[in-house]
Amino acid sequence: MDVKAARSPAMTDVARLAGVSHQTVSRVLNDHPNVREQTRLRVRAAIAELGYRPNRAARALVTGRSQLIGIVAQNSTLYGPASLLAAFEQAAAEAGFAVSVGSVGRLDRESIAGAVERHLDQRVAGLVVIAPVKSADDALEDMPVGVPLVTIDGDPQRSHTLVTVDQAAGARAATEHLLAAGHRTVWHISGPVDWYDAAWRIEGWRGALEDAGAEIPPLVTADWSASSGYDAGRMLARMPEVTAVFAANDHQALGLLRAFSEHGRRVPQDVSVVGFDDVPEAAYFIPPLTTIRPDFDAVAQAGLDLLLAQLTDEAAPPNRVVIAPTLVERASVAPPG
Amino acid sequence: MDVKAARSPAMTDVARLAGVSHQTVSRVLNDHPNVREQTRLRVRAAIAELGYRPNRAARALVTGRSQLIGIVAQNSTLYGPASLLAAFEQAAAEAGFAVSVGSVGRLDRESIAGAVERHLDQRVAGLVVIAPVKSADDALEDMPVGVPLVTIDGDPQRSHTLVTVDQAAGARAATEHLLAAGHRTVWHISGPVDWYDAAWRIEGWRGALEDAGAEIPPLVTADWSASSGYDAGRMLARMPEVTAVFAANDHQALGLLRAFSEHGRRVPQDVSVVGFDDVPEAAYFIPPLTTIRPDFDAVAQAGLDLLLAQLTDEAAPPNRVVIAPTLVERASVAPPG
DNA sequence: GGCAATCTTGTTATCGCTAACACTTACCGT
DNA sequence: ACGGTAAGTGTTAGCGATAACAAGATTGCC
Repeated sequence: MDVKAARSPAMTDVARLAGVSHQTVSRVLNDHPNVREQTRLRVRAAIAELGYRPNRAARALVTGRSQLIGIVAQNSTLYGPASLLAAFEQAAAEAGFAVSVGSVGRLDRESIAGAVERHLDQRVAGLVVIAPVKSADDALEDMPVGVPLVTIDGDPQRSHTLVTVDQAAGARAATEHLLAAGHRTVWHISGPVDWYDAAWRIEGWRGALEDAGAEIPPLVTADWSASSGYDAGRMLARMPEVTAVFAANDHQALGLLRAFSEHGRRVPQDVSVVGFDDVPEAAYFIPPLTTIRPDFDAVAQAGLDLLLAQLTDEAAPPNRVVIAPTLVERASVAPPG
Repeated sequence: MDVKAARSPAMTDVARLAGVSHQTVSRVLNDHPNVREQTRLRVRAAIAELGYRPNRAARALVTGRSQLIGIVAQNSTLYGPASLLAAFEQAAAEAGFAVSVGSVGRLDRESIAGAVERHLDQRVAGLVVIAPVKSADDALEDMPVGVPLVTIDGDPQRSHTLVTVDQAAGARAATEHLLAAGHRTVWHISGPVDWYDAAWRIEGWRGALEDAGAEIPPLVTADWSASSGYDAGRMLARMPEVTAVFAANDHQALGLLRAFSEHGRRVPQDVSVVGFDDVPEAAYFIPPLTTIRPDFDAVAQAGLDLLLAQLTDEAAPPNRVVIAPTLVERASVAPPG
């Protein structure tokens, strides 16, 4: 109907309609205290009537800051990282922030640096980096970011604000659960050791074994995939002394179950398995998988809160939050033999 | 070192250093033809020396357009949607676009409309909506978007530019594969019927059955989860006449396998199963799952290309691209009996 | 060699908003 | 009644880029 719907209304249009200056409109928009209630209502009405929406670019230009949060993450369909990303988007959206995602193919220095710079280009208000390997942390270390930064699953040694899942505690819980079922020791299939996640899970596993005075079997390293879990499983399946295995994630555990099944080793009668992540499918593995569930939503929320705190209060100190995972018992663990 | 690293350099700073006007700098940045080579080099050098990076907000303000592409998708850890999203981010980043993700909790009209509006607020240059249900399409239909729009897995009846996986062809391939193995008919566990994906897979399945003159068993509907696949499986497992099942996705198929396993029905000896999606774990199910693989990267690339075409050429006609999936044979299909 | 056409560059206005300041009115205490 | 403070509003000046136009430099052609 409107012939000249060409340009969307600007603040001055609202101002004219409401009979005030554009600055007053701006004040209403930004909830400034010193506006008479009546004026406020008039402006609000005009905004509604015109369907006015502030131009973020203009605001960003003048304030030098946007309502955009950048996330840097590895481009991956692995459940853990993908969930984290989804949870973060959700949390940020609820807080009224738009989210710009920069996925990187690899987590090396240049990729991370590039993704961060692309975000900086866009004048993001803050940055979340899922940085589970050293190279990612390194890239951030000597980079003048200039905006609030939160890393997820990074290295606690670093200076930046950080949220992590307590990987070691989760691994410890998994290991102790297997020990408590009566197993003499627990084997571990780890993730790539340059991942902090993997390193801490190893540490937790080893710590639990040491505390229990159990023998520490050689570490079996793999990547995070089902395929690598399967390969590891084929080896383990041939060793009768292996009665309990803690896999660094559920994908691996799936591969493991398949390998055991092929070799006629029954889970949990012959060998017990615990995973990590609690993928939605874990309850439908054969058998249902006992696993460790990190609370990705909590991680994301904590990360966002920390970021927002830095946004509001420049002087907010670097901070860290550790989220404890929980053990989910299903049917893949039983006493040995 | 730099005491006043406070403000990042602007175009005028570059201009001053290069001894030209800021407009010339702008021309260099935008690859305008009429700039002397020597000047161009001088400006480039100044840019490099200062580490200058253009302010996107300022550009967006004056041009009314950003280098930002918005994606609207359901917040989900399901493999299909998540892969699509990841693939799209990847493709867009490679094309030099930033990606703003607006995940929505549900795919109803308001959620979609809200997410679209939030993106519009930010002056995205274009919009990609993963709109696999009618309500999503509806929301877009009567919404003056005003920017190029591409829908993924939407309804071909609609007027907007569209990229889809050829769900029906995939379903047909799955069904025919089972028929070719000698099964008299094929049962189907579908996704929620309000999803186009689900509807077309049903159509493909039914079409293949009709063409083969096979009896059409009642449709078993489920959601996309392993859990619902398991529930459906428990029912099917009790029916000896069921020898072949096509599940609408691999998650369901996993639940199905578990149910069959519990009831002592061996796959593939007693019953054959085909899934859809080819999740990375499918090869490690028990048994390895024969499934249909949609090429998510191709979908994302096509979507982006279509969007870019609209961006460059206002008059580009609405277009559609259909990506054909392929059958991946593994070990979950065998002749009956 | 002279004039038009073209290339190269600079000047000015403008996008839509917020910050800073100025101004008016109302209310306070003495 | 009067200066002083605070509340409410308007005016002006940018933020950092592009667009439109203007103007000087160079080229081409007869």
